[in-house]
Amino acid sequence: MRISDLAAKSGLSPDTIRYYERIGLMPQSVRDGGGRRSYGAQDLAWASFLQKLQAINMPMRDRLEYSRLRARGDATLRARREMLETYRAALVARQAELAGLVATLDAKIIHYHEMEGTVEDDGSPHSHDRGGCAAPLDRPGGRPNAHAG
Amino acid sequence: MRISDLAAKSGLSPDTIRYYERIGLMPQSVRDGGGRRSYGAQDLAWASFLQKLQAINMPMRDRLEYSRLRARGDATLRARREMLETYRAALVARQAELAGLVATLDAKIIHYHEMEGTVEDDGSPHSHDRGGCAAPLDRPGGRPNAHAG
DNA sequence: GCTTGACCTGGAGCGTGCTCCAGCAAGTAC
DNA sequence: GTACTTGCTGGAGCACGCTCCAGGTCAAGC
Repeated sequence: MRISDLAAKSGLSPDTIRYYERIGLMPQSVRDGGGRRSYGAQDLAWASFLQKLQAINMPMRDRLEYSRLRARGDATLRARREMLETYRAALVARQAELAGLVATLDAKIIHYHEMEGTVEDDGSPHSHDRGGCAAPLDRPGGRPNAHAG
Repeated sequence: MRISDLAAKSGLSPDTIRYYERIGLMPQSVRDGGGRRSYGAQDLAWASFLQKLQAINMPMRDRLEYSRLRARGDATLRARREMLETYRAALVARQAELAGLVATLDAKIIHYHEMEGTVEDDGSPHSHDRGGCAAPLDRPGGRPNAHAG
């Protein structure tokens, strides 16, 4: 498998894969006759897993540490497990935080619905709701950061 | 309320508050006799809400847009509500993604437990599990990005 | 043989969102 | 009045994680 294939299958870009190799997140790549990187199933599995670590917002230094532990073999199984457990706990905490944020948004959305019913667009700017309730603002058609957080 | 008080109560730093004012996220501040910024309850509510928008990973450009809509008053209630609804949906999607990631971590953690039982630390490095299963690695005592994501 | 396209390397650049600093002024404590 | 704290402005700098580029190599198709 060449770098473009690995990129397509793992979801990382070729540049990112080379960057990961440079900093030691991906192992030194095997090369074919022409000096081009050649990847196997293990590389694909690892690249895909790295993407998951990225998806949980594990910072680079910890991904590197995990990678180094992995390279040391079975002696580090426990350390790796504990690391994942730590991140699992953080993930669960973030889930709870998100639930709270959804509730906050819901409250504000309901408040807006009520205001919209009261105001019925009289055309005049600067009427109510500026401050005390942390002022809402609206605009359709966004491309919110669905993947972050 | 002075900037340090607002900072303490909103969770933003004084530098961040001044930065927000500079870029237009916070309104131009009222000054006291000595030229220092003076804040009221509305400012605190808005600053706190801005922090929530940050917590849902709303990018700066959208926070700015929301802020501009807010400044225009009731005519933008609907636009603001729709914007929040868009982000609410993204948040719910992210919750689902997090649930999947937790499941992935759980599977790997269980796998590690099994491996640890099999290996029982024979002291030799480089035994099993390097590749096919996206190689796990472990280390205790982290400070994971609990707030991101 | 020649074109075309994928790939290589090393290094510079970038977008985001702050964060820090120098140099100075004003208010407060003693 | 003098030291100390807090705040001000404008601008530089930073951490993170890629992303892009120039200039060159390699291999396959025609």
